[in-house]
Amino acid sequence: VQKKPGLRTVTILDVARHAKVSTATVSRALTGSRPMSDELRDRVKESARELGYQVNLVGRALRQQRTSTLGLVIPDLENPFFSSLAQRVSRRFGQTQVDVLVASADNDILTERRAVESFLGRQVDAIVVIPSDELDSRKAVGMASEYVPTIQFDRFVPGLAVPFVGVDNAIGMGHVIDHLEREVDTERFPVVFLGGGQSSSSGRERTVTVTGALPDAWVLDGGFSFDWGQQAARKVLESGLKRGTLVAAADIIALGAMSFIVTSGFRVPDDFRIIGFDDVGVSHLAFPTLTTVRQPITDMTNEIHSLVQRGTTDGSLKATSALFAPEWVMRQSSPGAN
Amino acid sequence: VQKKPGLRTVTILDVARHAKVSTATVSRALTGSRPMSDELRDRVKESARELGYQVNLVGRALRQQRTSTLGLVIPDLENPFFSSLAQRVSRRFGQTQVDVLVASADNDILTERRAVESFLGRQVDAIVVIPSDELDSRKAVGMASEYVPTIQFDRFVPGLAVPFVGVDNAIGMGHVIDHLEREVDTERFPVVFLGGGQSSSSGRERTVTVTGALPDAWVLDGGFSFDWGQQAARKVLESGLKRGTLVAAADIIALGAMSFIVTSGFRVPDDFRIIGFDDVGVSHLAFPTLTTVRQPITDMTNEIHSLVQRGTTDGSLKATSALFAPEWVMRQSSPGAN
DNA sequence: TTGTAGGCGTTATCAT
DNA sequence: ATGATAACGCCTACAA
Repeated sequence: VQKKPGLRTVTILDVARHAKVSTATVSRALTGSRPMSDELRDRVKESARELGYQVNLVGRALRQQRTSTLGLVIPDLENPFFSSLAQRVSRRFGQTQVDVLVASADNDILTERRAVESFLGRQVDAIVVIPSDELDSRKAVGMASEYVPTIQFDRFVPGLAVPFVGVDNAIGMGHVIDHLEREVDTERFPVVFLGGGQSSSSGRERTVTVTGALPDAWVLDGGFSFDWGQQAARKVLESGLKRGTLVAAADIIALGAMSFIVTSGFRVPDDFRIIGFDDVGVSHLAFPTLTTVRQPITDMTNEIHSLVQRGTTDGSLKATSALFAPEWVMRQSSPGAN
Repeated sequence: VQKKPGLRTVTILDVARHAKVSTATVSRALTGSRPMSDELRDRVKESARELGYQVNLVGRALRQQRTSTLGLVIPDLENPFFSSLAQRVSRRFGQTQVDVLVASADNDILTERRAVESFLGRQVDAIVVIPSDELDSRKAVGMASEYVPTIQFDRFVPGLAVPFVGVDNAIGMGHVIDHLEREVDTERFPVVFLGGGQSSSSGRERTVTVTGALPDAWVLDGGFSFDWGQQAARKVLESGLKRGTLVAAADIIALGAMSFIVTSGFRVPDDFRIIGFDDVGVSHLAFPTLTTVRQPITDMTNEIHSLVQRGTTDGSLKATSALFAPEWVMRQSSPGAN
């Protein structure tokens, strides 16, 4: 790097000269790729330190044809659920010295495409993508998978032969429905489902499950946002309902609804029961704490990690779906045994 | 990229052969770095398309000695304020075809160091860092600035000759204090300041300004988190206060306080007035909407952009502080003229 | 306008 | 155990 004035880049050649050895030896000393005498290794390392040598990963990548880098494309960094997933993926891969580059599609298909192209150009070893849109992301995801092992996370583009890691929404909503049957008098507290829209696989699946099991529930469909939760709650109150059970397709929706409900003078869970979905990131942004369904993020990131591992070694990646069972999390916004 | 089985990397040499031209011509055709006949350019581009050529940015970077890449280090991706800043920085640089790589320090000094090292190794053209800790980040920030143009954003490590872009906290808190003097009867609604801790420059500056101007205010100091906001509000209520003005050092703190206050049966702003700081990202996670002080993010990211521009061309970067004046945003959580 | 060729920094192969 | 060297993909100075 010679961005700073008067600073010449220090390369292994400089280190080699300083330590009076060959560049090959320097490389081996610094990476530990071959055994060598301790004395020599120390001398080389000392020279490197003295000269302020920093490895140039660009040169290494060109030579090795791999970068130890994963590209992660998420729809929106401002959505705390996604940024939370980003954090967790980074952390998991960091454990094995794989750098995760995070790019936001900014909810824009073109930006998403550019992010994928940039990652491919950077020779990332694999790409993990949370598709921004069920249909329009097809091209971006397809392109990624054409060149490197690619995994869809949290949502998938249907009909694409690209592995998917996500949560089993039927089981998750099943937990909610069980809870309603067991603990809630749905005559007195009628169920309203606050959906996350039909433009993502997760949104659709959650809606389908709920409408299937509770044909009498009132369904309001919107998007995965706090604003939508507020609006939906407003509609509920404007309908004259004084009590009810609000089942949201995501915590962020539940939070919006809860804030509107509480601010309007109703109590949670006494008047309205509120149930979320995800328990990731935003869930601690709630008071009273939110009853929800927890996505097993650790398991999912582990699965992604092992899929990537396999994909980058074998070079093959079967187009399987890994669906993880979410867990019921009983908290304060809903009545229950404990 | 030859990560996929049976897929050989397509290079400009392949394209050159296919189009029956030289590699130089291919390079020129694809980058547009030199004028050439339209017919030939089209032929080359067509060949590239046909073969599925993808530029290898690693090769390009090694040759050009620059990457058109900015490294952004933030303390925590799960904090919506920071992820929001990340989003905005990415968006701004995306406008000029500069990729932004986002790395989370995960609130850990060692991880922060590694992120910086990784960025340096990747030969990023510049680094923007929001230091995780006022003291412990010194080494990481210092190292970054030793090799590439580096800018501190939002917080700074004192005594380091590295430019800083941030908000003028004195002016910001000044807005709040003006508001209190003008609109709030602080006898009836005593002021409680909910601080963000003393381990970051922004936290300290905000506390200092408030305690200076309002020596009688009750000061509770904690951290920049929702949880702390809740805890602080609990303390306030436990003190027996039935009315008050809660001035928070950040929106996220204000939100935590508000959720506790409202859930405890008090009304905002009737019983408690709540005022935040930042108006970034999280601010729409509130109902009633939060009166706050807006950081001029657009101006700040523009400034960062132009500093980086200058730094990467001149190679020099003066250690200046660019302090931007925040703006008063009157909303519902506080009483006011409109 | 187009082609030739060298080199960016690193590592793996082949000698020694 | 260590050294010499070619090659990764690209761009650009120089030549034609």
